[in-house]
Amino acid sequence: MNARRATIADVARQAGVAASTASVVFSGKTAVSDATRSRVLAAAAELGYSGPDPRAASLRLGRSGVVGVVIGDRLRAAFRDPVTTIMLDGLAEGVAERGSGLLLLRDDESGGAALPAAPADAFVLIGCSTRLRADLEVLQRRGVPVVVMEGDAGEGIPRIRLDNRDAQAVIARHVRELGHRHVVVVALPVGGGRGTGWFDPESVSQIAVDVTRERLEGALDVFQDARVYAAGASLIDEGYSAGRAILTAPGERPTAILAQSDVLAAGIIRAVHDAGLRVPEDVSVTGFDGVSVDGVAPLTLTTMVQPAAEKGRAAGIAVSAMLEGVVPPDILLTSVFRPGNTTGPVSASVVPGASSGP
Amino acid sequence: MNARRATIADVARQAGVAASTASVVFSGKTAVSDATRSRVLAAAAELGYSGPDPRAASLRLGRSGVVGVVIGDRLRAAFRDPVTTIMLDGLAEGVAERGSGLLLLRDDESGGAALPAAPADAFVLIGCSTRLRADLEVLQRRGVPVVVMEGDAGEGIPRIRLDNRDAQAVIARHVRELGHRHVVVVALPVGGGRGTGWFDPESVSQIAVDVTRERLEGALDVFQDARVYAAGASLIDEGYSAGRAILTAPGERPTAILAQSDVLAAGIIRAVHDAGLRVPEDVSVTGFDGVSVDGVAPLTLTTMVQPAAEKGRAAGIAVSAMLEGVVPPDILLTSVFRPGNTTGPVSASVVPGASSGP
DNA sequence: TCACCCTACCGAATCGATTCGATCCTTGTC
DNA sequence: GACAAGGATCGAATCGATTCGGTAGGGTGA
Repeated sequence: MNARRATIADVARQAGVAASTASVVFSGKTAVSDATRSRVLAAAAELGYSGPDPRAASLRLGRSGVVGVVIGDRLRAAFRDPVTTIMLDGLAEGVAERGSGLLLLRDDESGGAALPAAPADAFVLIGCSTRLRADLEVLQRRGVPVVVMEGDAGEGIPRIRLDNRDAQAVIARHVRELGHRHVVVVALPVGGGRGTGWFDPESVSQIAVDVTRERLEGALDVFQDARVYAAGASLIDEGYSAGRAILTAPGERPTAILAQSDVLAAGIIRAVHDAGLRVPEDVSVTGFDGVSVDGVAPLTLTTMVQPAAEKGRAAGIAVSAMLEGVVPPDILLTSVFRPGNTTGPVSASVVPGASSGP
Repeated sequence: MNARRATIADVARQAGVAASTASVVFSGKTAVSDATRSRVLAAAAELGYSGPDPRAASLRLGRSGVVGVVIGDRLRAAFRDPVTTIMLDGLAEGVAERGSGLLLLRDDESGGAALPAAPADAFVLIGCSTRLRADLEVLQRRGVPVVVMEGDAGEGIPRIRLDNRDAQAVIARHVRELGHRHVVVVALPVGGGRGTGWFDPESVSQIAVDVTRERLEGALDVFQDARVYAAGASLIDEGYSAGRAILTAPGERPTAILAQSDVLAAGIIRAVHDAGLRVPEDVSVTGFDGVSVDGVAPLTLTTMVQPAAEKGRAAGIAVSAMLEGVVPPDILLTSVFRPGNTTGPVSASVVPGASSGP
């Protein structure tokens, strides 16, 4: 319709005042006489002007009211992951206090907008891939607040963390107390180009993905000789294939499988059932996260409940604080053990050396 | 550290070139000699300059590479709703082609950033509350592309819609063919200040929430005398309370309950079980959406599968088109019937007049 | 009546980058 | 050797709003 949007200068001209005066009418930063105010508003209405252009305002003000959230490789995967969505939910709540919106960004090589090119006042990273490091340095030099959840982004970047190692050790001890000795850990992706499959526990310290490494360490603290199988992603299907691979592997069948996420556990349980075995009588299964996953019912998963929403909220509050110039401390959140009925005592019928397959 | 971020002017000065030349080095819009390029890049490195400020660039260019997504009252609820997350997922994919990010905005009274103040090039609305209308008018005047999913935002705003009415009629007919005559519809929120509870089917046409109204119309097309119970939200717990209320209500117990979402259906099924009844022998239950919900297994919900991801992708493509100046047509997506085992023929044992409750 | 103060408003500078027409210099050709 | 062509670089204007120092004018108190 209009060739050009009306600007505040147009409004000011129409109202017969200076642009600065018109600006003040909208921002309310200074007193304006009622007469002038109504004249400006009338002019604005007439020209179809409706508040300042956010782009221009953000250039001048130096802030845009946007907090960037960097999510793993693909948003797809993140949205599918219940823990992430709950966390996002908390984060939205945390930043909402400042009236900020959330800008979803993906951390992929393929040149999706690079971090420093995103019009955000602050960033929250979920995990922290190494290819972000360069961008982070830039942001830090610019003085842009950044906090990282579940990852180490380097010196000076506040972290929101979970007691992954301790929590995994808690649930492992629960399993140990039930008498289990032969356990397999199904780990989240280990990164570093290593794909799906059996993983050498000796290499644990080389895992770059903090969550995976820490939980694995916790499990190994309790079961030094546990075997480890790395999944390709936190998906039910990945848990299912891991479960099949574990149950059909030669050698002694484990009496318990510790999954690093509830979603993986759900897949594993299905694999156990498909192999003609029972949970928990033949195989005990534990999860991690404490989210509801389809495919577990009517069983209740024995798991560690992590405060996902709390985590998001904490991150939101942390960036808010940083925007106010306050340096927030690192935050460590703790998980709570939730007993279910997917774990039970070792059955007497388990004969060492027996192997079961389809 | 630095009191002030380096600007392109600083870099240009350091390199001994004009700002315009330095700009071109970064944007690559014009040819630059290798010597100059490397001089500029060296200067940039030295000063810690890392690409143009997105805010300034977006002012000058008139676009920010951001698409705003307006989600219902609370992000919380939206994230919990699997349909929304899947849709968001598709939307992310749709806009990613342009390299745009997604800015999550909430549509709440409480003065979270108003739409026109958000630095986005285009907007996707999910549903369309009446209080958005004013903002929309502003955006349209500004020539900002807007598309709406599942809602009517007025003249000239492309819509991405679902065949809600037909789809609900399809599943209702399925139930009818199984012999059911006494059915209750559990509806999504009806809005307009009317809360949870029995809803007068006469008032259907007054329901402002399109999804709710259309699906309800579809059900009433088949079951003219169905009773309607409005839920407070698409949550398992809401479905559960609705189920309890329905089963304990005086009068004839329904032989089938048609829920307007899978999540509600899951809650209803639990309520049926808790009342000591069986699904589908005593009560048939249907859903809508075709997403996986916890608490249904080992049953498989009879439902209509809607192409949620497709819906999001279509919206993304539509805004992209509008940004290119093309006016996209309205898009109508269709749902597919998926039979499960939560519906079955009316049991002979159901005696008219019998009521069951705890 | 005069000095003073406060309110309301104005002008100009600024935020940082981009773009386009103009200029300068190099190279090629006759 | 002179002129044309073309590539590289520069200057200045522009995007739209905000802010701050300054000023005019009206009101108050002595």
